[in-house]
Amino acid sequence: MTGLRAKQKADRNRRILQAATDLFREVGYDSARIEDIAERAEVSVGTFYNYYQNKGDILVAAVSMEVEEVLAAGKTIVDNPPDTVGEALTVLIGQYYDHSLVYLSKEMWRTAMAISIQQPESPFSQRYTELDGRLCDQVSTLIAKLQLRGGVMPGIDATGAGQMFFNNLNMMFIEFVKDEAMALDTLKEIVARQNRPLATLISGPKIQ
Amino acid sequence: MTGLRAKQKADRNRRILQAATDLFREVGYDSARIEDIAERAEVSVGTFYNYYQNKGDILVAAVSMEVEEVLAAGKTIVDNPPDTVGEALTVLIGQYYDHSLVYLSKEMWRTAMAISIQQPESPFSQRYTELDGRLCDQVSTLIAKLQLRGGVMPGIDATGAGQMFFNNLNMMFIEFVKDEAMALDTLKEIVARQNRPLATLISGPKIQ
DNA sequence: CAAAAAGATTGAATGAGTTCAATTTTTAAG
DNA sequence: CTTAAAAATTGAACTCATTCAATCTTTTTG
Repeated sequence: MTGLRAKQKADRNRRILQAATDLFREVGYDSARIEDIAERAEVSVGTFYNYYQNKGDILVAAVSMEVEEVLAAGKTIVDNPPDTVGEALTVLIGQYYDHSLVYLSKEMWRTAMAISIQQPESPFSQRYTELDGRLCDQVSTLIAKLQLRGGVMPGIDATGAGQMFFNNLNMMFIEFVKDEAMALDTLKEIVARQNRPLATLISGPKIQ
Repeated sequence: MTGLRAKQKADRNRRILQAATDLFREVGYDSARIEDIAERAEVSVGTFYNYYQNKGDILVAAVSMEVEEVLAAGKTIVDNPPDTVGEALTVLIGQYYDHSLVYLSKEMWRTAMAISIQQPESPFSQRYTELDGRLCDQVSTLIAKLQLRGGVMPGIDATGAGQMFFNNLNMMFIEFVKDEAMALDTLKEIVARQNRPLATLISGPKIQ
């Protein structure tokens, strides 16, 4: 049997996640009370806690869905990247950044990141961390691909360099969500400047 | 008059910060109750909130004191650095990392970082962010200094490169405190590998 | 189909952070 | 020194996130 129980469970899970995401967007994370989320999802408070360990978990779940979309979009670029390192990084990172604010507010990002740092053992935080790792791999893969094509000097550690690019863009994204006033374009400019030394040098003497 | 009031205020402030730091170290951040901190500092709960906006603020205050020590220790190195970029970075970053766990546990770091991301407007979070900025400047200053000495190619953007080194070491420090099992040496090795491409390339052809 | 077992739901109770109106202490004015 | 104003302190009350024993629902067994 498919089981009535399993169906109800999936259904409730969906309703709770949807209710929470909507409420977070409407009133912000802090003002959204578990009681309200539960009411909107037509379950009790206790049931909410049967599906998610705590309030933060459900936000991280929502963010994880978002990151998965970003990963998928990034794959398109990595599969067929521009020729130069600078250009390829600009496009990939621009893609990441542009996508980041489509569904989530800076406040939601701040909270999700804070949770993934503070409670690294919770399942959804681990999921978030894992997704971060896949994003990092994506950047390294891009560098390795360009290296095969000759856009990056042989002998360069593509993995190490890729991790550095990723850690830099990730850290700057944290700065970005911490500062409500910072615009996406400003973020991109700053990161482009930071990337330039390494991006230029690993390209080899041709571009100099 | 110096004012009795001002003196009492400074005194209470010191007592509260001390009581909180001690308790965090003894029982961990989460288990330390405001009531207990207040009792140990011989003030009421309400008074605690007169001095600190919330529980997190006082942890960030404690962490900030720690970062200031790290900054001071770093200055010694930047004032008189080793000759090669790789060596200089290894020493400076090693210094940062070694100092980080002397007074603070990984749990305390996690909480402090989470707060500084989540409530970027609170005064103590801003202080933490400012200290981070000064650490970043310190790395950039190191690169610029080596550049003047000829250890870094002219034409390289020392500020951009320094920021990249810093963002990388900072992001990896976050990974480090998220993972209770990771040892300091492992952290240092990973960061050394990530730094190598940029560190080698900006040194110029001599070292190749 | 009945009854027992397993799995889920429920919401009142708990506990900790935070607030705020009343009170006390310090400073300034007369 | 007295009194009014300003500044701080206080702790009981409040708000939520979270828990858990009682209850209900679904599945399995005989």
